[in-house]
Amino acid sequence: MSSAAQPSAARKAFYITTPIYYVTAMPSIGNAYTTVAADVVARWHRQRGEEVVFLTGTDEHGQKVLEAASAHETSPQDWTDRLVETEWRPVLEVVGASHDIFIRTTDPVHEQRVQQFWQRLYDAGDVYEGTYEGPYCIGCEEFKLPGELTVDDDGVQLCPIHERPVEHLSETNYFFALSRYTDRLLELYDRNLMFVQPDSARNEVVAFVRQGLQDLSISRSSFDWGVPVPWDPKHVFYVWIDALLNYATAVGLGAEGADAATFAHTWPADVHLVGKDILRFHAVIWPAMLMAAGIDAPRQVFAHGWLLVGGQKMSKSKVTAIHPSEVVDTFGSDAYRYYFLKAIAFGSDGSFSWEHLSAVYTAELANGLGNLASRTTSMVGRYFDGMLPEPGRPGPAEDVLTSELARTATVADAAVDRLALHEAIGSVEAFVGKVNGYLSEQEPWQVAKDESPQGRERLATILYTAAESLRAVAVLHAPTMPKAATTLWESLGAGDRLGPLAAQDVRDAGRWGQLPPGARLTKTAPLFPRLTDDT
RNA sequence: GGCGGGGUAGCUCAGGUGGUCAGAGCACACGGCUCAUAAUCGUGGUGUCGCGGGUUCAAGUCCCGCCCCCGCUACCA
Repeated sequence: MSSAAQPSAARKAFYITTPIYYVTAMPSIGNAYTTVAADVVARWHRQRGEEVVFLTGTDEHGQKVLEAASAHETSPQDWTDRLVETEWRPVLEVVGASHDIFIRTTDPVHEQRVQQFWQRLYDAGDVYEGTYEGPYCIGCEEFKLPGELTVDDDGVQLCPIHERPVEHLSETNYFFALSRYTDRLLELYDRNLMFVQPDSARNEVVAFVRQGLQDLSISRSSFDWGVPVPWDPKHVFYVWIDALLNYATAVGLGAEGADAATFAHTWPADVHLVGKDILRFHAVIWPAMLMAAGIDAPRQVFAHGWLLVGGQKMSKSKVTAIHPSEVVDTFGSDAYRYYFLKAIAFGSDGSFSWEHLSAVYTAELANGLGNLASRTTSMVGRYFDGMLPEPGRPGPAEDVLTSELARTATVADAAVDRLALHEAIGSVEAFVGKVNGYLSEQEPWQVAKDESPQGRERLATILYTAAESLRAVAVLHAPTMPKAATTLWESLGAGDRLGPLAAQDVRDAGRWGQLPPGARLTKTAPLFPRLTDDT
């Protein structure tokens, strides 16, 4: 996707990220949900003429990846290479992501910059050697989390897998002095109320930090699949400590020359979109790391909800995991994007079901937008040979629609700033409904029977109004449904007259009268074909 | 256990500071229309607002108690 306007060199780019996805398994609709949300926001900002940097990628280190590779009798590098190339990159295409950067944490540049970053904190005294103590299962050969242990009748703590008592072991590790940043983090949350959003997420984070922070163990020596600790190569960095840095290393943190300028132009990130399960890493540990290094914190960490299937959180380990292709193969990538972002309040958990998806698709896309485009282009074709007529003087019904459009565009743009994507998309959908209602009330097919000049002018006005409304809908829906919006744009003849859809300013979309009379409208195949009975 | 969120029409959910707040969308029913993807438009909701008390002239909306669901309560990512 090209950006609409030349960015000014002085203005910082709008920088948005998805989490980098952990490559233990295949992508699910949950991962792609985050990706798609970030993509819509990125496209929206591009259509404001802003320079945008949209990052996604994969997180490839750590014990779980090592285990997954071992389970498939291969090396972790081979495992991640294969999964990234066959699954994680392709799924971006599947859902239509327009990312600018795809980072892999096994990228040598990233690894080198991670080492440099931590060496700096080590030299500055924010990292020290200490011992990590915790319950350890001999059978698993790993430390367990206190919360995952089970307790037998005698009160003895057991490994949930081996059902045998755990031992308390200690391991020499390097620690990040996270506790030093407790107060500064609280100040950050206090100073920037929007740093963690939505409020429910913010409250959790603040409550967590208020109880005081412990230092964080940042290295592991029991396995070697990770970034080596530069001052002690027997250790590798704890995977999160390496992974979080991707957001900065990918845009030039620690670089010299041109890349350093890129960093200055891009950082801080405007928003990190995350699932709420990884909120703490992003809202606590990550800003603390940056504080230690004297780097600005990101501007916002936004936690969206989980997709629930049958009332349960969708899980990779359960059968509830659904691959994005399963949805896209039937409904298409545009419908995928529209459904998840319109039908679920962004920030809340959302229930996914095939029935709901199908209902939304049929009602809002096929019967709503698709049919509106169909009836409009059809009538322009039938009554004006496909040439958009010059409208006459607008009447009350047209005035209502005109102001409704202006309001819709304003509301949508403001909603995107709040990441209320469901509101933004919903407002456009509501406008589509108004236009359908307008056509039904104005009955152009009746007006067409009046062949007097007044009748023809009235008919021209009605159909112009519908087409011009669709022009705006195409612009406002372009970030959400780039393919369908482009098809619509071209079928309105707008491309010839107004230029590429991606270059249309969303903030100007509500201004009436942009589609010029004389534009050639063509009726195309249904934007959203009616589904046959399967699914 | 503590903290936070939630339990509202068949389904998914809105309902700051108490008084058209008993709603929206979907689904369903009936009617209109026929330009359109058998699409569209209009009309229709008698729901113990989780349960039990209380405050008030008035409570999904405040207070007390209880039941149920979910999240967080630190180093799997």
